[in-house]
Formats: sequence, C-alpha cells, structure tokens
Amino acid sequence: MKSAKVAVALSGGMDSLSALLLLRERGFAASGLHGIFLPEALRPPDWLERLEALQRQAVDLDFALRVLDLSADFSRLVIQPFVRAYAAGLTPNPCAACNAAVKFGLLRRAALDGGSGWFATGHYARLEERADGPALLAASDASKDQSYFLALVPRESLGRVLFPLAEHAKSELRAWLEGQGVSPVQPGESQEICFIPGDDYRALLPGLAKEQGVELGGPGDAVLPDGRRIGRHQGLWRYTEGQRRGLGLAYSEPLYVLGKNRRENTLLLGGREEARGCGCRCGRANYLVEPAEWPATRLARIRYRQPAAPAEVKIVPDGGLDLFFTELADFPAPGQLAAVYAQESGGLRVLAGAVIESAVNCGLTGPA
RNA sequence: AGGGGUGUCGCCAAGUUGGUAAGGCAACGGAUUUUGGUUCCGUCAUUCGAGGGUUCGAAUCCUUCCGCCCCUG
Repeated sequence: MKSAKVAVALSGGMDSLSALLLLRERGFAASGLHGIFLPEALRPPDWLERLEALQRQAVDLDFALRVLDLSADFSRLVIQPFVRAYAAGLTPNPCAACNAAVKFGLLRRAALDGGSGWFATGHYARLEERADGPALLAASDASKDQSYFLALVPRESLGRVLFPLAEHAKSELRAWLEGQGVSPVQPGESQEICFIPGDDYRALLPGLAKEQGVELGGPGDAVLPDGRRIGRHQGLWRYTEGQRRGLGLAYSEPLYVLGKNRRENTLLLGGREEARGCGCRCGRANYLVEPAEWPATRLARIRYRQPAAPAEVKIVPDGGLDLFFTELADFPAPGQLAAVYAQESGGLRVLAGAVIESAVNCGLTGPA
C-alpha cells in the first residue's frame, strides 16, 4: 500500500524537523517545504548558508525538499500590515497574521497543490477531525501551547493539516533528535523566523515606515489619569497597553501604559491596579466553531501565555465580539489577538479568534 | 531684605538617643518566550550640598558658606 504523502513546513529549527521525522516514523511519505519569507533586505547575512545546510540535511536524511520564495507575499500580508498597525496606534501580532495568511494560506495551498495529501507544521497544538470539520485544541503541554497564535486561521485552512508535535514535549523531542544524531540547522529557538532582527522592532520600524511612506508619529506628553503631566513619550508606536518597562519615567511606583490618545498624541499611564481591565471589544471574528454550537461557558485569552480565563462573550451584530472577564485581567492591547476557548473533556478547544479593537472601561480609569 | 522650610544614587524616599547609608522608580544584565508586553532573578551611593570642628566613630552634634522652596516687604 502506498503511504500517504505529507509536506512539512520546515523552518530549519528543531520543531519542524521533529515534525517531519515523527510523521515518517508513523508511516507517512514526508517531504519538506521551506518557504522563504523574509524580503532580501531583512534576511540575515548567513541566510543562504543556512538554506544550503537545510538542503544538505534533506539529502542526508533522505527526504525531498522544496523551496518556495514567498517573500513578496510575506511583505504584503504580514510586514506591511504590521507597520500600518503600529502607525495607527495598535500593537499588531504578526505571527498570528502570518499563520492565517502565509503558513496556512499560501504555504498549505502550495503543499496540497503540489500533490501532497497533507500539510504539517511544527506547531504545538492539536487538531482533531470531527464530524463538523477540524477541531483546533490546545497542546497537551499547556506551557508550550501555540493554539493562541492559530486562532485567526480560517477553518477551511485547517483541513488536511497535521500537527505531529501535539502530544510531545520539547525537551523530549530534543533528546529524541540527539539520540538519532540529528541536529537542526538552526540550533537556537526559532526566533529567526521572525522578520525583526534582534527582536528590536523599535529599531526596525522607522526604516520600514519610511519605505512604505507611513508616518509613525513623534514625541508627546505622558500623563496620569488625573491629567498630570509627568514626562514625555518618544512616539506612541513605541509603547503598548500594559507595558511597564522601558518607559524611562521615574515615579514613586511602577507605571504601566493604560492607553494612547492619538488625537492629543499623549500616552496615558497609571499604577498597577489601573493597568488591569475587565473586557474588550474585538473586530470581526474568525469562527472555528459556529456560535450556535458554543457551550454556555467560555474562556478567553487576550495575550500569549495568559491562562484562559472565564469570560462572557457576546457576539455583536456586525460580527465582532465583546469580551468581559469575570476577574480583572491584564489590560487589553488593541491590535492583539483575543482567542475564545471552550473547556472540553479532552482539553481546550478554540472557538474563535478576533483582533482586539479597544479596551472596555468597567468602572476603572481607562483610556478615553 | 526679614521670617520659615529644605538640601541623602538619574527620580521619589527612610535614616527618631551619633556606630559605620532601607525601600520604591528608572536604568542595565540575565531567565522565561514564535508578536508586542507581562512576570521572575541579579547589579546599581566608601557616600549623604560644600568646607571646618567635636568624637574611638557623624548623613545624624557644632560652625561657616552655597543652593532651592514658601511667606512678608
């Protein structure tokens, strides 16, 4: 019997390599699919060497490797919206956008069109085929779970997708790879897949904005909720709601960013208690489960690594979502992702994802 | 010019009878981490506005000078 063909998105890191090898062990005919995402200007100096190393590894480990240049699409679908979002006073989540549009959009399409029956990635998340379609669930290991970043992926794009790492722990995989004498081309964490060199978006953004002809905005006043001026900010795009460090403003207590007033170009700051919110309004949602089928109890996360917390979720007529947390949570950052979950016996299932538009003031002092 | 107050790390601020400089903020470094953030850990004044004196020993006592801040002219 001919084994099923699966194309695995390979970044060069250990997760995607493990995914490929695991699938092969399970009997799949696994090939690699490497998407070049970064436009030339943002590629690290040794990117070509790394690509060649990946190609050699494919030969060594005996799998086919296809390389696809998606850099123009990545720029259009991820980088440009990222820059525009910051210019608009938002805090974008490019990884979520990339998953939705590029990895599970273009790359998956290429895999399936290329003759593979399945598309796989090295995400730590679970996918189950149900009667009503694919169900996206959090990974078994909650500390590694990446389902949050996948909440904007359209349901159709999760069809014919496999997450081989779902039940595995990273440490276990690392040992497993070592046991086979295999080491990934990129040994460190998969930070290089990001288009921000050195993780410093503040250093990169002005150049990108200039290229795109986008105005980011300059310095202005930093004010407390009572209107008191306590210093200057260096441009609203440099801050995000909930941020504490890097404000450069000394005060008797730690200060957090509560909001941005773009009209006045002021940054609103407050103490720890004020930096907690209870809800937010989100834009049009990506539904992974029809709202009619949602259980009565819902959980939500509005930032990565925040545990899913009980929340009241209302669907607004225009397709947006209103979230209210039962308990005070971290301050919502517009532009970031809200993911709605349901607790099932087998784990947390993603019901929907949406982009946060604004924080809702529930009696606390908040941004206007 | 008189009267009162005050001067401790970049900022806020403990330091009561002299005993050999708390803490918070910021900053920096690290841990965590496929965004931004959060959180956690660590490092940060041989010196207390300046000079002189008393004392075994002073940021704390005395003295002179300087700088701010109020109030009254």
